[in-house]
Amino acid sequence: MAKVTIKEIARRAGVSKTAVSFAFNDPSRLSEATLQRILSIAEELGYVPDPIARSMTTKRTGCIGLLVPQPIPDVIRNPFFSEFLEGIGEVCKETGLSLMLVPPLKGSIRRAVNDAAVDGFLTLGLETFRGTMIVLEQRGVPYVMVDSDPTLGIPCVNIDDQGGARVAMAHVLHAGHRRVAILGIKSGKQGRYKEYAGTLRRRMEGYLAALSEAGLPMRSRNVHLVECDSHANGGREGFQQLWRLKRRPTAIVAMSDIIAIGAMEAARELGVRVPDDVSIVGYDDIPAARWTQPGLTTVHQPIREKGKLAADLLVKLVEGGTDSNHYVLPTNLVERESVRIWTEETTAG
Amino acid sequence: MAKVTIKEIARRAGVSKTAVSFAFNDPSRLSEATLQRILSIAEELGYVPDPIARSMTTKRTGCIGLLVPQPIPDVIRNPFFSEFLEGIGEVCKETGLSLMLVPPLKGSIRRAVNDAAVDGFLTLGLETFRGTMIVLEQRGVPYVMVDSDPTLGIPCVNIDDQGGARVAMAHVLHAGHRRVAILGIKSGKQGRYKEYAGTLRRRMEGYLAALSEAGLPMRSRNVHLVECDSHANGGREGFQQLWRLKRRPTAIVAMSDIIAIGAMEAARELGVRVPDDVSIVGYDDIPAARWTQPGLTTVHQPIREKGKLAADLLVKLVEGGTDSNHYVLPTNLVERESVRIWTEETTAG
DNA sequence: TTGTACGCGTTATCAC
DNA sequence: GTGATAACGCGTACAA
Repeated sequence: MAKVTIKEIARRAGVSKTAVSFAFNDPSRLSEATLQRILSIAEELGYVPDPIARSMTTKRTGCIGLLVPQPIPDVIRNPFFSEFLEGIGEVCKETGLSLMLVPPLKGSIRRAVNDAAVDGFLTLGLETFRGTMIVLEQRGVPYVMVDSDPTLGIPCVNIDDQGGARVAMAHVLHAGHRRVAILGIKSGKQGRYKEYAGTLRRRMEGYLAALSEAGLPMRSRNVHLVECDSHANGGREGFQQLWRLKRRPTAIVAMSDIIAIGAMEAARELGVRVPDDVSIVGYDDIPAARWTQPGLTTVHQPIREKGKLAADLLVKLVEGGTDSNHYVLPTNLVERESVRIWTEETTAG
Repeated sequence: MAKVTIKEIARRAGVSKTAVSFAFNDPSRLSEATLQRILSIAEELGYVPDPIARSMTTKRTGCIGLLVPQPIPDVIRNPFFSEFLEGIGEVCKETGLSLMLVPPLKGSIRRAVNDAAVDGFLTLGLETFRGTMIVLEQRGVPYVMVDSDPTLGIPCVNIDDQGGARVAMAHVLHAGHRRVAILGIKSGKQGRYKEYAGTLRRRMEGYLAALSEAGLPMRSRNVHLVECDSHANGGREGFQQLWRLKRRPTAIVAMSDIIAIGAMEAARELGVRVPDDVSIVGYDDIPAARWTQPGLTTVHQPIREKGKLAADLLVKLVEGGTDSNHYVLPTNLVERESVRIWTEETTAG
């Protein structure tokens, strides 16, 4: 069936397009007779206003965009992302907004941003955020950045990445571990952690601070850094790589729970017991951290709250408000059962 | 800064809007001099085409919608949904499409569908699919239904829900269990399972078929049905409710893994051992089913493939193709460690 | 109470 | 070959 437009209805009703529009958006401006005539014709023809044409004039799409740094399958494989979506979703529920997932368009964030018909953007963990900021500014819609390096004048929501990482590392060091491995998140920098930015940099700084306090230099044979993809299989591969080492770690500190969970999976497959043979600490405190056996000791961050706060902020901005504050949400260690005291005599190759 | 439009550039360059548009979309139709003049002015002003205005004429948004039956926070709490998104995401990655999550707009699916500026819809597990179909037809964009009752002429993607459910129930019955509980998914029907539709109905039919084969009528004191919300906490509550019963089940068959996982959590909290004290079977085979201890015996369904197939289908439809086939993907039982043989003598209060 | 004109980018059609 | 005109779709300020 050919698309039914406002024009067609106007023609049949013998009125102007305006009158038809009023029938739906401001009925009081029409006489009862005209109104009913228009409405019945529209009903009969099954008229549905074109959302795009409508957005043209209203300047509103009823949708906010979530700009992610990687293709959807890559980001969704980390349950962290689901929980973040849940927080945003609460705001959508309250406000009646939809949510668009906006991955780079054939590698180009610029094209993705320019093509997305949304009222504003949330950005999550963008590494190339400087270039992205220019693109977003040009695009002319408000945006809120989450898990990036805070930038003056731009509303940002972050967590205390460094503090959390420091506590996590300190926890295993206090437990006596002196051979530790860090399962990091793939950075594209091949382990050159001094070039890290954003969340990765801050977490790394936290680990290093705790290491330094314990007198363990990063450049020692007792400290390893392995970068993993942010999903369970990435963690599994990371663990396998670690277990091929001559000097295996007695404790593993992972930059995300899903990596830690993958590592635990690999450990089980290799007959390595957690925490008897190796201790593991995660980061994020996703729901699954409670389901594993042993329960995963990890750094809790308020993921849902982070998403909700960022979305609330964006909605305020979209509605014309202003807010360029930086928010830093707290983190804290959650002790479960994946870490065990390590004493010298138990240390064996 | 005021929005830079094509008109402003045309004015400054002393050409028509058409020329400016050609500069970006069909440069060969302009003389080199005109082209460069337009391009440099556009560059200088930081021009970005308005995606909405562009969609007006192209009739394309570069975005597909996923219509979900509940608010985003409710659906995302089931990891099943993430994996489904992963499958859709693969198609987005290949085709350069974005994905819009479209929940009911203040309870109205009609408004949500009419307001969403997308090239087509995927629907997931819609209960009120008859009314929704009319809305979608009127909306005039192609759509593919997933996990609904198959409807003639509409492309549908489903799994063998009934077969999977039957095998799951048969599995615990073969293991000797005679007091079983079903942890169902909240239906809005207060347990009147004969009124179920779609996925729920098919799974229920599968359970009933196996029960019937074993000579266990549903209307017996030995078979219980409890409806749960589709998240871990729903499963936890379901288990707690079951454990308040006088005649506790020796086996629990859950309609989704996340409910089963929540039940396992509740069991652990109550000191009930799985599978020694109670056996549990799930449905879906989400990644977390491998992480629990004991590993969850469950019905595997190809979630990602389902999402990918549905999205591939939709893309074909959006591009003008036709396909109103019905696809039914296979399911199979995955045995892990959450089910144990039950003999009469072990049966105690 | 109802009609006119405008905003926005693309493209079929037409003019030279 | 080069480039202008008009139409698409809706909502709304403004005019009548």
